[in-house]
Amino acid sequence: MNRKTSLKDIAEHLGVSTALVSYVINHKEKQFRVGPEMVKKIRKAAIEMNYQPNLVAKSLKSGQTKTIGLIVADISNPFFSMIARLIEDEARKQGYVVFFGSSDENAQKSQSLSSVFLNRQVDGFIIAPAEHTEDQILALQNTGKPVVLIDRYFPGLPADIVRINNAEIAQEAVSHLISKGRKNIAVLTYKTTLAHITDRTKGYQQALKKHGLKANKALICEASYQDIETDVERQLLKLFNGKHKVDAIFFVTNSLAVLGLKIINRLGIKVPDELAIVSFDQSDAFDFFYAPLSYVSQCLHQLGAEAVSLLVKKLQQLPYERIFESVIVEAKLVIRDS
Amino acid sequence: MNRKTSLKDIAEHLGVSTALVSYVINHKEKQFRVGPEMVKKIRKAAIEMNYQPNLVAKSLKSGQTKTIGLIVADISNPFFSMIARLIEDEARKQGYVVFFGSSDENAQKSQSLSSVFLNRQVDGFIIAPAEHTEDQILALQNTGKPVVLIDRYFPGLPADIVRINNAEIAQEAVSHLISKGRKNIAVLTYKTTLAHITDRTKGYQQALKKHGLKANKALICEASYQDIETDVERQLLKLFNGKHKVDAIFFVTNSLAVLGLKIINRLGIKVPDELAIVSFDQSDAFDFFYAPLSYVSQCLHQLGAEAVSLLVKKLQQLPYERIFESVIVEAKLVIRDS
DNA sequence: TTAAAAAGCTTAAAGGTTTAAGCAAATATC
DNA sequence: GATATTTGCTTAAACCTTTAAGCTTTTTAA
Repeated sequence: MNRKTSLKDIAEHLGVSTALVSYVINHKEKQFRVGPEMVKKIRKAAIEMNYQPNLVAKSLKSGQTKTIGLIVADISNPFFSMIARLIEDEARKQGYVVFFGSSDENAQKSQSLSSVFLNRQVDGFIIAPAEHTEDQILALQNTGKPVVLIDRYFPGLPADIVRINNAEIAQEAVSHLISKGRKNIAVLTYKTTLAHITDRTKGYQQALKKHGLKANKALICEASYQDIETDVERQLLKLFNGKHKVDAIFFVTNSLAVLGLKIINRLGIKVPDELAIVSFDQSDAFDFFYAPLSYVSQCLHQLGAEAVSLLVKKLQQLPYERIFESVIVEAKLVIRDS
Repeated sequence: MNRKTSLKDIAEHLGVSTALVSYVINHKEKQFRVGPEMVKKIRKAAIEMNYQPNLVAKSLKSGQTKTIGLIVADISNPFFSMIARLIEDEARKQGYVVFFGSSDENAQKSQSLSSVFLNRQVDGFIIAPAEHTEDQILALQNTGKPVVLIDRYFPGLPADIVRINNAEIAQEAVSHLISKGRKNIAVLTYKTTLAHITDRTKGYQQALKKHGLKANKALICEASYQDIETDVERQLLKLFNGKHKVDAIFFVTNSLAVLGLKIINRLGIKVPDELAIVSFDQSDAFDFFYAPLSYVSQCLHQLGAEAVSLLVKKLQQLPYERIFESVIVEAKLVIRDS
């Protein structure tokens, strides 16, 4: 109920200076030559008075808040909530605490989150950036605070990046479908300029090319983030009613696959007989789909841990010198029935 | 790259006192009689020098961090990540920012999170408490910081609580199964003392009693949080190999239902013909289960928003007087094929 | 014309912490 | 026994804000 006890309270209680108490609390009694019985007295009082350091004051003094700002598209999306969890754990191991924010794929919200976190003096950022936020990232970098991009990135923007090998694994996934004899392979992707997605689409195209298949524009289906549900439905209906008989689909994300499979289920299309499917990531949902789907497995654990490690490394190297690193985590193709 | 500009920088740049700058920045020029042309000068300089307030310093001075500590069992669990998202949004609307932490149903981790958040001077807490953390909650309350329990609660502990009507809705759910002619209804629940769960189990028992069915201990299956996967499997196998032919199961949570359904699928048990099922909450996964399941629908949006509202209300009423409120959000039973 | 009021600004302390610098007393050195 | 060193502590400033109190100068009121 009463005010928390401060260093000053302990100092007054013992009739000593706050400096002395601070030295002891921070285990610097050796360095600053505090007498052994004084150390004991202060330790005892600190425990008796239940002293807890005020990290806000500490932060103000040190200029370090031991805080990381994490911005993702949507924390309620399982992909990001899992990443968030792993980042939380890893960050706490390193003595950091995390502020979360969801940008909803919206550059303005993203900007607002950046400002809030900046004003709150976070030490660094981990960001899965939304579309058209290159300048925000650049502005953050220019504050001198380390920024690590996770999952997503901008090809033209030098930055610290932790991501998977999108194009390569997409190509591998589609090549798998081709090797199973599929000829009319569609891709369901986002209408976006974000490189992690366009790379996957490119991987799809490269696979077709490599195996001498013609890339048919009609087989590239794009859904916008905003109207994702209606878009996925419309695109798939168009696909199945088109003249080319589609015999495989590559979903570039988990969310697209879940939505897509619902439609496919409704239409009564048989998987994998009539339609082979490869998706990204695991989902509880896929376990109940009647056929075990093949999927691209990203090691989220590694992504999260690497992001924190890289950020902490940069924090320790401050002030920072515009030397950026990319960590590419290898994704794997898990082949099942489709 | 350079240090952020402070009030002092602006003051020195204009040759005025920091007080004056502070007044203008905080729109208190009327109250403190700052001359109109001075206001303009300061505004201009603030923009030119890109002044951003240091919220850490502000917090130290005001004793308020405009920060909420959220502790849940696991932020990667869709139930909690959805709640987290809603709390994030609502909190930001009210000018607060959220620290997240996952307790993993572990009292010690929960304690550690509380301390960290306390030291970081959060203004208040929203907690879905783990088992055996009554004393932690009490200790937090005794710091004078408002604590709102969400989803979970302790019957003997006076507290601010936002939760659903667990017992009633569970009773309704099981009554539904009975009304469909089911006689041997099992419940899959957690081995826990947490009231939100035991209430659901009690609701199950009350429903049986109300309709004159005998409560059979063998039909109450408990899984521990730690070994949840193996426990669910073992319990269900025991259930289906028992002498009583089970014709319905009530899953008290989403996670239990997902795990349970996998087993049921594997065993080839027909739902709803051989086995009727009612679960808690929606899940993408359920959409791919061949039969549309009936479920208890909690309005997470309301839970999250009410929790933040209640907390903010308490924050505005500080210092606080040990008058606690319970907000009971009505859950609904959504009846589908099972 | 003088006193009172208002306007426009500054000073300084406070919030809790860290830490360089300084000072006095005790101990070591020869 | 005088000097140098070590020991053990204090002082005070700094981090960035906010804000009560105070001080001039100008304006108003009589």
